[in-house]
Amino acid sequence: MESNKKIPSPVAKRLALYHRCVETLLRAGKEMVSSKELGDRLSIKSSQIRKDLSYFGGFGKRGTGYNLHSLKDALENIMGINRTWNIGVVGAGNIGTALANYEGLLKDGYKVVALFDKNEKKVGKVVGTRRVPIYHVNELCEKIKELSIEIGVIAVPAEYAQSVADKLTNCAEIKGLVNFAPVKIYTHHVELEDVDISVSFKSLTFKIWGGFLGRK
Amino acid sequence: MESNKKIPSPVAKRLALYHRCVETLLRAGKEMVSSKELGDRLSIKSSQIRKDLSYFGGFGKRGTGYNLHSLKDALENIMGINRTWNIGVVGAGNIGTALANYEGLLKDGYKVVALFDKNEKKVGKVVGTRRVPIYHVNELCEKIKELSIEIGVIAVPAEYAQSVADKLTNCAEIKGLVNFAPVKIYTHHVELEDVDISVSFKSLTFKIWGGFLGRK
DNA sequence: TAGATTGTTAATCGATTAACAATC
DNA sequence: TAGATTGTTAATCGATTAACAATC
Repeated sequence: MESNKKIPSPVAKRLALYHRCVETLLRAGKEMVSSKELGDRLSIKSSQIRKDLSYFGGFGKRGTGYNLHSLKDALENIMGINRTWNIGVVGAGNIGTALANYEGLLKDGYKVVALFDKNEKKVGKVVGTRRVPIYHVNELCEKIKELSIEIGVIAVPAEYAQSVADKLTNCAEIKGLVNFAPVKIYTHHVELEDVDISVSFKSLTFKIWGGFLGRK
Repeated sequence: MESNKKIPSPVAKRLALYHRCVETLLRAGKEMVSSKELGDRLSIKSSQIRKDLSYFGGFGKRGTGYNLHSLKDALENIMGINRTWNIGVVGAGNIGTALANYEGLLKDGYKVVALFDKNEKKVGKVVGTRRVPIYHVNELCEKIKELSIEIGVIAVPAEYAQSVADKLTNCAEIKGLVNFAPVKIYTHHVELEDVDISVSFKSLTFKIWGGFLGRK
């Protein structure tokens, strides 16, 4: 256990991958896993997995590997997914409504409990089979408090994204933001994660294209 | 110009950020930009920007900076967005239909021209204002050829994602995949980019949570 | 015990940053 | 010319990997 050391930033994303793989192995009825097997499945070196886990404690047993149940628990404690997080999504467009319906998030305890929009025609409606209500952005802080929302999602066009971020971080309960708008967001006192779909497509065509005409 | 050197992998994503910022500055009526200003806007060191660009050529002018028009052109050549890419999305669920409607992609030349699904009730319908048709997955390779699709998107549940990836890469025209399913995908001969929404949420709560109960 | 696999140290690798000569 | 800013080299920083003693 070397939990006094600084944790490299790529570790956070890898922990989520480990957790997902552990769940798959548990569902397959397995009891134990070695860093070697986990690594083979995820195309990650076994020494990297052992090092990543060692930042948070010694979860394994020499000679036999990691118990899947206790590893799952440990990872959930580390990432804060041993609980429910209530989410408010600003922007009831394509992406916002897709998130409200998305099973993948709910399964991990991320629960979209409200959408917000400035379009009066959308306000008052509900979205999807989970019937998530759409509120007016004017009610943002009020509803965030009422519904115990701690995570805000920005799903509005780029030009409104920064002002939505400012409004969200103004509500005392908000602890983090996930930004889907294709623009750089500045925040204070609040964690931020970007999901940049168009950047992913551009990265892909960069790799396909070979970097430059005339290069390989 | 040091285009014979290996390009660090984080460069691809940063180029997309530079491009976006250059477009914003052009829209604001500017003519030139320095690496310093670009860096300040994106929270990236100016020396990093100069180094990133230098892999592909000398686009700047000492003393004055970079001409926005020619920098934009250069970046579009590098990333292959000086053209249209036709996209086929497998999975006409929440995420698939959101992508078919997403303006942000179309604006950069990524055009969703077909959705594919195995659900007979969805096949034959069209989606959104752009009226993107839904075809049966049985017709995958046929339509990919017919519609000049070069990029496949995986927007199906995790358990089907690998088999969809295999089917897509079996079609000769496919050059790259974007995977939205929360699972690791294995490919041959084809570029792959993951957009992992639930991993982003877990990274966020990891940061909020502080890494571990009892840690800070 | 013998075999397997962890946790951790030290070595390596790769990416970022600072510094500065070149030059507009 | 003097001032500004590039392109590039060399130094630094941080993350990954190999190696191995500890131990189940």
